[in-house]
Amino acid sequence: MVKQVASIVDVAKLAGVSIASASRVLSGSSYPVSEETRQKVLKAAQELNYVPNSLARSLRAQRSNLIAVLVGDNADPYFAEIVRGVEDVANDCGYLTIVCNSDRKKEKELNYLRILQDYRADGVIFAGGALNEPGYPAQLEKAIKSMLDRGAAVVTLAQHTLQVPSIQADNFAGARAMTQYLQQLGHRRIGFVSGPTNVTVANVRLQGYMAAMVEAGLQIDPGLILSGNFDQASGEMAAQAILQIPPEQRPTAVFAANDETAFGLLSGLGRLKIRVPQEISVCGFGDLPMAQMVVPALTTVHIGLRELGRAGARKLLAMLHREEVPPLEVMPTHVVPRDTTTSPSVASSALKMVDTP
Amino acid sequence: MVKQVASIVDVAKLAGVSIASASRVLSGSSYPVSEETRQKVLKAAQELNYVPNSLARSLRAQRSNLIAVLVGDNADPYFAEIVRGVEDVANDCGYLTIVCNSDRKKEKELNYLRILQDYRADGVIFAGGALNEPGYPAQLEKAIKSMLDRGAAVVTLAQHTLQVPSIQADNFAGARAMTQYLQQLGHRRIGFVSGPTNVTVANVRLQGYMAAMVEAGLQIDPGLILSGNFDQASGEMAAQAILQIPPEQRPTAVFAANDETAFGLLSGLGRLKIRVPQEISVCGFGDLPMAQMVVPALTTVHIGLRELGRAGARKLLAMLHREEVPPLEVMPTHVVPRDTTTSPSVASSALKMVDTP
DNA sequence: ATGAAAGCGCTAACAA
DNA sequence: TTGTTAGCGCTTTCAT
Repeated sequence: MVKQVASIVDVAKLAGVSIASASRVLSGSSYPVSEETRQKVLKAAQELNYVPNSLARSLRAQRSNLIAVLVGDNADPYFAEIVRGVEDVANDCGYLTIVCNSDRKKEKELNYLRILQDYRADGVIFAGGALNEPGYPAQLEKAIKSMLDRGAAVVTLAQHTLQVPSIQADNFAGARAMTQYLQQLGHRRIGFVSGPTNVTVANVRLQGYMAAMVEAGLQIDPGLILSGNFDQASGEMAAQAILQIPPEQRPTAVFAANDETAFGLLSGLGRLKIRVPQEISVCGFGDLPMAQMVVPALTTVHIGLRELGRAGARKLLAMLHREEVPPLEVMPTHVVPRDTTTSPSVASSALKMVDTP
Repeated sequence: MVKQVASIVDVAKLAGVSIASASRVLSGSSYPVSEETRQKVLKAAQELNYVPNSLARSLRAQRSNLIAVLVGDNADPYFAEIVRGVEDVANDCGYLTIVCNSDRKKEKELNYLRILQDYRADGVIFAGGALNEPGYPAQLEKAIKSMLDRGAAVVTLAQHTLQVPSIQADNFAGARAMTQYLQQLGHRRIGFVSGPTNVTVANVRLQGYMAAMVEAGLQIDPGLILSGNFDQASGEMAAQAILQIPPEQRPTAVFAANDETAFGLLSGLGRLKIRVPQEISVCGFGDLPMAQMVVPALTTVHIGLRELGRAGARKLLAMLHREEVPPLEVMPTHVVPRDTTTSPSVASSALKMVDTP
């Protein structure tokens, strides 16, 4: 049996006051109300178990207090952390968080944007980068334009085709710093397992690696740049590929463009009986929670993913409050040395001596 | 500059028809409308870039097409998978998914429930079990009652104090099967690292383990039941504890109440230079995605978490459609043998022979 | 087949 | 300080 919920009219009636007075009390308006009236209203509301109808309030106020976070897949730990950060801030500020999985498919993303427009979502956070499908930038631009026209706010947490305020991890500096860390450990032949070529952050990380190599006066060996796909499988394949390289040309360290690839590298090398870090050092990028759980614990570049989500949400809310926000903010990243990296082994060092006498 | 969005009134005006006709076309009503009128409306809507206002529609329809999934922490891979499953089904059926992190705090959970009531959420899915705080059952019961009164649907995905339809993984059978699997491998001294005592599923898993031990005619050695907390740290501590046990009484296999604890066990044992599975077998419960990524890959009990989320959402939607649903459904679980388990080593076997001549 | 109008629950402008 | 009322955008009787 469905019982009707009490509305503000019922409360006003029971309290013996006007609807307006009831509203003024119940909505927390600053409009003056006599203490007596206030008490009567509160008592009636309590008695009727009154709950305000946010739908009606939103319709009236032209703002929904709903924000959305658009991710490739919320079960991917990278996005999971961001979503958590967003939700934290949203919850604190009285917003509800809608999670939207696009699977990096244009259709799903655009469909969600349409629905969010229908619901008058106050803001949208793009956690991932731009998609690489034909017609994407233009269609997205159009969808976003109508949201902005409506007064909604949009923020991205990665490089994007969208010209909206953004906050991003410093992928370039992070990759460069990690490469330098490996160099300081004594590595010269440093491999890199790239990410998908159509994902911008993957390319930026590759650039950081290359910059550090060039700066250290080391030649970039195309044979040491393996193509990956940001997933574990591509890490395993990279491990196989490394085994194919003649021992004297083999890298003494491999830097994966993200943690998942590094995990694949770890399991692939383990299967091939190549010990990490004794025979080869491995590192990743991202510092997912499980990076410290695997054995040996993964050396990686730390991104404060949860903090990125929080900062993104804060930025969005600031925009909703019509505050000025910088168009681009960069979050620092840093190397976290753990157990998968060490100085190159004696054998390798000996070889290295031969290489660079 | 904020531009106003076209409403149905604008569309009707431009099309030169009544609001009612416009609504009938735009809302996909089955009410008959002449083809000519239909085209005029469609054209006008197109021209004005009309998007329906779901808030208004929901207010009118008394249903929001919003569902919520209540989790401890969406960044916990266990919950992340469930949320993904829920979102999949919700999205397919035209619902939006709100993610609510409770951190297993009564206050946060109840607060969310209140807000969800405000928004007239059509349904709520409790992904985790009941919380263990004073007054929780009664307060929750009250909050849920008013949701149900309103016609909302509620489903739980774990054992709960709430008397609402539920769908759950078969934790007992899974734990029993895993224990039997270890026994078949030849293990006799099987340890168990428990979960938090106030979490029901943790206890159920322990029961499954104990049942299998008893059924196999093996005595339950309280010294082999280590207390854990469902987190990695407790797994590491359990590893320490195991080392304290005199070698001849030490378990040849350890079954952790969940995967995270098993990961902790793995890293703890690794640090103590105890090889897995050669010296000790380890297994977990849950089959998180990373269970197959760690080296060696974790033997564990598989729960279709994403499928659990999907099934939960389907059940919720069925209830919203006023269909009859079974009060309790059980999802099968099964053992996934991987690389952390093997037959007890010769040394241990020899000892075992001494134990049971 | 079409249109006028009531009303979902709320807030704010205006009147008293 | 309080009350009356218009209207947010939509759907759905109820007339026509």
